[in-house]
Amino acid sequence: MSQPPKSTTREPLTRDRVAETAVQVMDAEGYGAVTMRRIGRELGVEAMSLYNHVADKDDLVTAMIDAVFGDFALPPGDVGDWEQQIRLLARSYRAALLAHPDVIQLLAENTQPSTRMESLLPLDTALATLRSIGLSDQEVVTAYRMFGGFIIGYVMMETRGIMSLGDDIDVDAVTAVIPDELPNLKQLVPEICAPGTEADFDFGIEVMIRGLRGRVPEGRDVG
Amino acid sequence: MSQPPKSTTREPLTRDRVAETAVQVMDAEGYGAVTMRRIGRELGVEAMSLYNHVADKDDLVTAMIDAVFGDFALPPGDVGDWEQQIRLLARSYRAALLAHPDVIQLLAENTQPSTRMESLLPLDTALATLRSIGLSDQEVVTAYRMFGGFIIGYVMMETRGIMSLGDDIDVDAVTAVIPDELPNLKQLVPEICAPGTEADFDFGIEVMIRGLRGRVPEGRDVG
DNA sequence: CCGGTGTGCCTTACGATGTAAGTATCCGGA
DNA sequence: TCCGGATACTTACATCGTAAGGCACACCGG
Repeated sequence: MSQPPKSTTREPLTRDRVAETAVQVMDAEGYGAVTMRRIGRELGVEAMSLYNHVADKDDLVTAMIDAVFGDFALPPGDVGDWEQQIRLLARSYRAALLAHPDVIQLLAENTQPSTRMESLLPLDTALATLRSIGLSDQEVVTAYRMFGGFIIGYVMMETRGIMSLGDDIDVDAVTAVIPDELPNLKQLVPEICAPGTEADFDFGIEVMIRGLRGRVPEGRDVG
Repeated sequence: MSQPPKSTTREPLTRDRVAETAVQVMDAEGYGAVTMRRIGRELGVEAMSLYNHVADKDDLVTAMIDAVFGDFALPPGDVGDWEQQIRLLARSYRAALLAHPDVIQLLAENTQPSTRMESLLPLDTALATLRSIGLSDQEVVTAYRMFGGFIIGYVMMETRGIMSLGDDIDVDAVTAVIPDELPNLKQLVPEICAPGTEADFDFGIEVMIRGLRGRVPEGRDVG
């Protein structure tokens, strides 16, 4: 920006550029294609050069998670009441995860959570919204776990073939392979295999909002 | 049982035995320790011998998932009403996942879902219970996704360090590393890092049951 | 101008991994 | 007795993450 790089030298590597490239490769060919050599090649650089910007592969994964949550589309803070804010936050969260289907794998594999501002901002915003309802600290966390758990698990089912077996799945073939001893599952295969819908997701969020709504005035204990 | 193996020959390999051994190694040392050579060594066999019983590593993962859900403690079918059945099923599901913390990683990585009877029985039971309420097929699946998503996501947060950063974490150290721009998160670190509780989990389940309860007599549309 | 200094990239190399291919061994039925 | 099919073993290879060390160029005080 302030100082354009010399025209002959290539754009310098940065941690962010490495992470973004890795995310692109993951989105295009799956997390299995994300190797140090591959990311290096994508950047016109040898694999070992990446280690000047990430400590090791686990750190790369952390950086990738940061990159994904970095472009989390945070809804504007001034829209409607807390219910509407939760709705928008939840949808943004799901959208961010769906935009990079394999990010769930990163979250499952990565041990050291991020501490970067941008990456944690959505979490902080969610906590702020929940606090604005008037819940106790303990209740805020309980509610966060409820919403957060649902969202991450819903998307996981959505993207990992537990439901939504892709777009072009032969439902009859799946049905045929289900043992006869499981009649309920066998009969519901068409619905179960159908991709997740906004309405399905919203129904869950709505149920949870209702659960919180009932809790606000009365102030009963959590357990 | 009916035919004890010849005393001199070792117990024969089977897919189940391979999978169970792999799960044991995973529970003891994490999924990262689950390699073909390691599982072979554990069974007194070379790595390549495993390929007589599993197609490849992805198939091993599938078998491991089967093994985990195989000892799912299905609650007896005759206890109480549907609400109580859902409660028990949900707790069993969480317990099964918590008993093998890294199984989430398997689910996140594995592409081809299982079709084995024992492994799918809990799912079929859950669907049967939801049907018994009187929901439509579509609503049954919506409800299943809600509960299933919540459970799997809750346990994922529980086991993957997003909350519950282990037992011996220094809360002050974590707090110190959170940027000041995230006051809500910073203040709630103690609660967020605390391990998930039965009560927290049950609260979510209870909210969802209530959401379903309100739905039963009225029969409004899902969207 | 000049030589030191450090940062960023490259080269080489190693052990571990998943697994393809071929071989040996055992066991039950003809 | 012989044979065919499982089952296990051996060998080998491409690929992975990454440790160790070298090189080149930008920068800076003299």
